[in-house]
Amino acid sequence: MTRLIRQGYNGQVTNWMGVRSVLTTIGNISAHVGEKVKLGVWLYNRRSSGKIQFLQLRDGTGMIQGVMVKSQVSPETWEQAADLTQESSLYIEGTVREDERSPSGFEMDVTGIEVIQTAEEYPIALKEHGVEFLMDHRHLWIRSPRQRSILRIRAEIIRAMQDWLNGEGFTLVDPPVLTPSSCEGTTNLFHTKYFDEDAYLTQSGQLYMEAAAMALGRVYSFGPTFRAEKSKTRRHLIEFWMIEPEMAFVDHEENLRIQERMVAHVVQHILQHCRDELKVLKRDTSALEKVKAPFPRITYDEAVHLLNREGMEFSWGEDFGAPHETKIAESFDKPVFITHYPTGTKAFYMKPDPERSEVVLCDDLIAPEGYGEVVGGSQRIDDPRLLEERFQQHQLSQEAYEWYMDLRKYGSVPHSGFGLGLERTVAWICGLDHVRETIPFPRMLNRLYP
RNA sequence: UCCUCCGUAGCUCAAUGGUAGAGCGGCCGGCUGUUAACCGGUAGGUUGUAGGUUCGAGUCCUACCGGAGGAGCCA
Repeated sequence: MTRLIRQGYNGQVTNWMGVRSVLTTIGNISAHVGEKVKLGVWLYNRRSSGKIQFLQLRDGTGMIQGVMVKSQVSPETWEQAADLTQESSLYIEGTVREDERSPSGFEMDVTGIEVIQTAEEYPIALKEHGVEFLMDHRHLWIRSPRQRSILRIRAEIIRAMQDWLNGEGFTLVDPPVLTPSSCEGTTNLFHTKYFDEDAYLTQSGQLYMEAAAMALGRVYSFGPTFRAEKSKTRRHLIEFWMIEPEMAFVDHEENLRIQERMVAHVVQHILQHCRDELKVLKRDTSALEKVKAPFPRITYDEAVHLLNREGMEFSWGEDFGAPHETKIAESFDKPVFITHYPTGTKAFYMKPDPERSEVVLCDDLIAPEGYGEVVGGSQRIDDPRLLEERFQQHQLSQEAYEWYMDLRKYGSVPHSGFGLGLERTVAWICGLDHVRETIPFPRMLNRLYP
């Protein structure tokens, strides 16, 4: 029944072709066995054997096969169906029937159709295509069963994260997209004009979320971020979405517990609620079943030893590259936290470990199966004097960050937060080999269309 | 920014330096249980662009344009 409520409208009675029928969706079809129903659909594929036609129909909620027998419909209806091209839009009426021969378990005996539009020759054939061609036709590609499944899982991941955070007492706060300067000072920003001033598209809402945490306690943001990096890999997008929680009175240790509980919740939620979609994607779910809190933790020091033991050259003080992350992840069957990175490899706002000032109280969460870093978090500096020192070391403008410094002047408290990259999380849970399929219209190096 | 690879029909790909082809899709016809259905017929090309080598270039060379994968950077 949850599925019934979730997927589309149902029960609208229409008077059509002289017969009362129920306008419903394919997602709800199991509730209408033996009944006459009407569906608004697109033709995915058609097969014919002279006196019988099989219409593969989709409506966004699922796929069903309509069976039309020549002797049981009017010659006009038969001809109309025979002339349908791929992706033509139509209303279709028929009786729902259970059938063992159908992959979904249901079929429709078609009694009538009403063509809305006969589609022009559809560019995407039911066969393999190259990446460039598919990306040029992304607006049509998302109609395919595989892309539909990914986008549904993406939406469900977002919902699971927001539900979990809301249930834990977090408040949604929206940081600005247009900002006066860099949030972290490292990556290349998207420059734009703000009337007579310079402005940049946000690369992280974190600093604003720290302000929000001082106002509302536990907060999170969810929105797009922008990096003008010339990165061309399967893990990078120019525009991507992040969830960024920030919590007052939370230290490094509790920060990790919140991260692992949230990630585990999301994975288990998808396993429960997106079985059909994961099946379409042929995702091996056994690896996902294991994703339950707590997650293993290793320090940066231990990770360096692990890499050296595995025969990789790596010295203390460097940052991990993709091959290093993969090697570390291979040693665990769950996501693994790497904590306590050298201060020099991380952002200016991270709090040093009180017992070892050369490392900071931070964590990267590395997903299994080579999907790399999906979460990065840290406890933030709360001492105004240390923060001022960091500004000088990183040559950041005191003036631009005056408001951020104020947070340490007026009731500074220990606080922590993290950012989860949505697209990498979707790629991992769906088992995809590239993040370009995880977002409806990816913005990449050399791609701003469609 | 750097490294490696690839650009041939609408799509996916073939073609020793010697007459540019197949499958799918389109169109026409056949088939009463098809699962990217199948069978027969048919149309479809300035081989990414510009130069060069050669009797002759899709094929070899140079530059440019476009794409893919990776590095760095990052989530």
